Amino acid sequence: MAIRQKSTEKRTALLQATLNLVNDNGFHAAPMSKIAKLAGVSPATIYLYFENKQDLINNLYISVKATFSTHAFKDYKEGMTVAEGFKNIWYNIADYKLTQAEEAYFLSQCDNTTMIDEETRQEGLKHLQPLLDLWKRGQEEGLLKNTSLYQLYAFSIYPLAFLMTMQKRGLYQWDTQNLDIVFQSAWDSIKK
Amino acid sequence: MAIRQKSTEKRTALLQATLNLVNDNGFHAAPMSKIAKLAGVSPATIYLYFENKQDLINNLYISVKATFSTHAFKDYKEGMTVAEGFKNIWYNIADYKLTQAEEAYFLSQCDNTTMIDEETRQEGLKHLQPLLDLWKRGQEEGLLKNTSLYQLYAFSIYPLAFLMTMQKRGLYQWDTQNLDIVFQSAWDSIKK
Amino acid sequence: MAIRQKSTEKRTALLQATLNLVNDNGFHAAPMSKIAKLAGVSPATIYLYFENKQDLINNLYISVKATFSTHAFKDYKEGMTVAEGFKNIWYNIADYKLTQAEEAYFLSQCDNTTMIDEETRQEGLKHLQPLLDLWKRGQEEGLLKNTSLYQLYAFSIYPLAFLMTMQKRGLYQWDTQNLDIVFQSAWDSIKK
Amino acid sequence: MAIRQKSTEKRTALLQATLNLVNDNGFHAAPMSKIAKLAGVSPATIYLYFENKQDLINNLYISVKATFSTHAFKDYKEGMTVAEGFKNIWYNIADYKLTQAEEAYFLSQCDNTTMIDEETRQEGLKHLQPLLDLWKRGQEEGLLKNTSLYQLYAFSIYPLAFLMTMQKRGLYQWDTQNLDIVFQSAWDSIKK
DNA sequence: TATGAATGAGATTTCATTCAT
DNA sequence: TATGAATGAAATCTCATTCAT
Repeated sequence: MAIRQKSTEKRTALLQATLNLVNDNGFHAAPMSKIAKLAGVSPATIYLYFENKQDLINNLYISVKATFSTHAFKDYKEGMTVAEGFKNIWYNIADYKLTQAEEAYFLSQCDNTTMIDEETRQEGLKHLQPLLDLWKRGQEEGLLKNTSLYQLYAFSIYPLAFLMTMQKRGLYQWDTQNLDIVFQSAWDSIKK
Repeated sequence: MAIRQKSTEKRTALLQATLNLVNDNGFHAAPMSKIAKLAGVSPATIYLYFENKQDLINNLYISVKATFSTHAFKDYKEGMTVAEGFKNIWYNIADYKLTQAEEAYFLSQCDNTTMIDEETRQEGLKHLQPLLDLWKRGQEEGLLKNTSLYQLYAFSIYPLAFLMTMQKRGLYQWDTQNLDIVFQSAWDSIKK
Repeated sequence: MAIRQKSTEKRTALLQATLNLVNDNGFHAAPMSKIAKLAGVSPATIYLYFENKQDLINNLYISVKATFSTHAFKDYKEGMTVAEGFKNIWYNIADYKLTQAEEAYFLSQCDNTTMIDEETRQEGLKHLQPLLDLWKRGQEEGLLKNTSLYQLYAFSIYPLAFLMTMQKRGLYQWDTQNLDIVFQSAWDSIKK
Repeated sequence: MAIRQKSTEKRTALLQATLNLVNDNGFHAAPMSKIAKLAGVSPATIYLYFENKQDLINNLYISVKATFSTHAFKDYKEGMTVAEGFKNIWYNIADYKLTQAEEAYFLSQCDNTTMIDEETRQEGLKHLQPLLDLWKRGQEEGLLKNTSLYQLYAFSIYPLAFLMTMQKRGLYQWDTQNLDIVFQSAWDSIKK
């Protein structure tokens, strides 16, 4: 049963409802009935748009990941230098985590649990390719540490998820003021 | 009037079973019946050792967090210099994530989701105090970046969770060989 | 867009099944699974019509109490004299306990145990108001004993529950023949 | 497994605990574990004194019924006139319901539900024999209504259960003051 | 397409009773 | 006798999914 073209609104409402419920109480506290109610449709309607619950979650992940990477690379150009490019992308990502905290928190949950299919997760990773290419160039130019790209990611991008989570829990106040010093850490950790 | 006593073995078996099942498929795929079966007891027996499922999970978190921090600070001494102390603790933590991957993965899930009570999470945080004290000293000595301790954590410790997860998923090969270059990133990110 | 509607029939069947099972062996021997089976629905369906078991029992009480009082006052008119009115109501109640023995027995259980919520019980009491008003009038006219209305109820109405129970247990044969002498007791007990 | 002679204390404590719990929340909210805890013994110990839960309840009923009838006939003598004898017994019963409200409430629950075995209930009825004999005499003397003894009971004794229950629920204040007018109702209802 | 009703399967939890000491 | 641990069976209730319209 393929996804319908009609009524993108309902589809979007369902994805949004799922995101909110999963964020609030976790995957196991987001029953289909609640999702339907929050989206203002019947439980049966969900199955017109998604095959089953797993498919719904997977699609939500894909969808959020897509807007995330759009945001991340929204004004990045391949012509930029490695330093310029990284700064550009990093600030975009930071901005996303700041302004789209709910989406960011959802992604963080997905990336640290078994909530979504491995296959779907792989697909989500593809979006990062421009950053990986940039890093590879940086390594070739001798600018960046000559190590696994996963390591570069772990130390320069992944920490933002932690800060976002702490902020969501009210333990850390992150704003545009201290963004620069955060960036400094990121850059220091990967530069040679 | 000798009587059978509640066995630590059973309690441990239950915690271990829970960890394994939650790691495999998440909280919602770890039903009490499976936990009981894996631990070799009756479902009803679980309730002799834990109030309910949430209490079981909370206790598991507390328990794993405790062994984690014991490991982290196992040979740390307050007399160490900041650099020495950090290196000592960091390598211990890294070693834990390498050798106790299952426990580490479970903690990562807990820290990035709403699986456990906020109260319980707070309790788990206390264990880190020695590291925070060390960092404070490092900042006073002008050695470390003068920023939130959460930021220092985000960039020097939290990344290890990512590497561990990638390794568990077979995407990243981490061993004692590249530990030093990983440490370099951690140190670079926090040092002034 | 025609849709199946929650059927009154199913709701009624569930209430009836509950009544039968509770009457047979008491509240604790009327599991939801049996109720469902007897009503010809799935256990899960019960929860479409009632919040939980307590709610089901409460609703059953309310429902039975309502038909009871409808029966009790079905041809009572406020214009009747006190003696006429009481006789009218009393015979109606007696008739109900005779012909609707199962419902009557259920009410008797509810009124003598903690099976239903206090709040629900209070609601059930309201139905009696016309009788209480009549009695008040009777007291003002100097016809009835000048005492608590609870006492009047205890001696003129409540005894019918006992007779009904004894009859249900096969210990007492109550029929239209001896109804008059029973009424005599009721009247004697409250008249001045 | 016959009832032991030793440790009447524990047996009594168990009966008392059962009575309290059943009175508070009904039969279905008096699990063996709670009964044991309230009585200060192990659950397993209950089975040294009673065959099973039903046996425990039955024994409690028998036991309470026995003290009840002892109280009811404590100073009744067969030589009394019917009027004297009835007054004597009635006031004793009323006194019991007033002063031993918990026991009385428990009996009321048993008599109006299927909580106890029919056989056990029959046994409990035997205790009333002296009153029944008295009534028979009263009928022969032409003093009392010539009807079923169940009817006499229903109108002269059973109402006391209602008043006791209403009092327990705080709806009716019954004390030694209005006892006489209550007795008047009882007597009026059965006398010819 | 869209729905609210309906459900089978299964989740958590409880409980009367037995076990092992 | 007495116990606390242990449990099989069953209770209440939930939920992803399908049915019938």
